[in-house]
Amino acid sequence: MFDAIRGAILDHRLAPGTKLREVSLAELFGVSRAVVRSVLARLGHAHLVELRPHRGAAVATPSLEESRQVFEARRAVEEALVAKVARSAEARDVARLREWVASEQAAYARGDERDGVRRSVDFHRRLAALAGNAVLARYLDELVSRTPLIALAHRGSAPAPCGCEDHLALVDAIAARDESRAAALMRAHIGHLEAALNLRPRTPPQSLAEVFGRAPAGR
Amino acid sequence: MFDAIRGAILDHRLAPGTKLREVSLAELFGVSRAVVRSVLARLGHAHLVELRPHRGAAVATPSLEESRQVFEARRAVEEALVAKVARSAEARDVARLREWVASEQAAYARGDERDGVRRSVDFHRRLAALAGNAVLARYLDELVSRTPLIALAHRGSAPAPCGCEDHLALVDAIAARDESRAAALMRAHIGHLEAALNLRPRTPPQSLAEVFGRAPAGR
DNA sequence: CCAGATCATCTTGTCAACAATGTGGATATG
DNA sequence: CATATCCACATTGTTGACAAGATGATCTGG
Repeated sequence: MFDAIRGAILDHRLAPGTKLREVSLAELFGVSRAVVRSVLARLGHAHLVELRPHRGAAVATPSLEESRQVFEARRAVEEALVAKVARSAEARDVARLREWVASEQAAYARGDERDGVRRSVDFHRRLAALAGNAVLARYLDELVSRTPLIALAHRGSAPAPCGCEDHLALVDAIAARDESRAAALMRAHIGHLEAALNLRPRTPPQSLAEVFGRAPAGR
Repeated sequence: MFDAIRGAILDHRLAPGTKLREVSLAELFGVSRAVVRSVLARLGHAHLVELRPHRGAAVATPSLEESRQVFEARRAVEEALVAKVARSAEARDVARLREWVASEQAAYARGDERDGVRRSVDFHRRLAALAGNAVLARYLDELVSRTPLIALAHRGSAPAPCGCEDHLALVDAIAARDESRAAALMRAHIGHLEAALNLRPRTPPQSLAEVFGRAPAGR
């Protein structure tokens, strides 16, 4: 059930802000409200739903500031992870990573963008797994899980797929055991992701005059 | 109630491995089992208690590998945090940090080690708060919360207080806006913490022969 | 005397009902 | 006519009891 709701949010089948009423979910999944409550608590802790006391649960709508902080956290975590992988990865691991990037490219090449994006995200997870640090890997998992929600809430126009070229370059740096280059590439890659999401304020101090297209004195 | 149990674990009043039975806690705090269950779930997510299905909750006993991963994660997170603080901190913030370190030193000087350790930990939290990234700050909070448990489970001999000199040097680097020096100092500082905990395997493949002081053929 | 299986007991997981709180609409009033 | 208040409804938070699973002792057989 947790995975079902999580998947629905990640696949953009549940829009941000959608209220998640306990009774509806309970009868929908054929379970009691208690377990629904438990699942919602877990989703809340993963920041996929927002829980406000006495006011129910809703699919999270990450603010711009929050989104930027998530990307900044990704930079910190993934730089450390990729550096460690570059330090310790074996040839077989590198080969598997390369295969995976190829499968990404294949997915995009045949036009299956959904599968491509999923594989691109999984690339980051696999990289994290190779680092052999469960703590950082879990943080990364949480952060990448929040990313689709951010994309939906603040995307400009493009669907923003993970650039495969970046991934390929990363694998090359890892294969060359070039720790610092790998970290720099990762930093750049996450910068690309963030830029592709058009994460600038959508007109942040969005004045009312601008919205209604008239001067404040007008009336 | 969450804070009560959390505090008890952090203050070493609840030893690792202690079983936390739901009914006991329920009648102890005068609440229902449902809320106990919710609290335990939260503690489990914070990795302060270990939750095994149908087998109850117990105060977590972090393994050596896990402990090392926590410190590695702290390096990644805190380096990023301190670098950002060095980039953006204002003079007033730096002054307050300096005051805080002074209060640490005062606590140690008057022999109040418990208060000193608490203030030392809080130094890291305050630093995190100054960085202005709620995501990373929360990760840091989780990581430092796990540290006392690690200390209790694997400490060598010393109680391992946070070295105030390290903190002072960090503040100096921040004041000088020297991002890379601050990061390096932080890395070193966490290294000191880890070393002080004597986190090497306590004799990890601890052979039985070693334990009983006789050769395996002996009998 | 020891090993394995059985059963009582305890603990956790789940459920349905009760109480408390927030929400929206209808009503009264300046 | 706009605003503030009150009330009914809906939703969440909490409680107690029931069912499923695990733990440990007892009992039987070798």
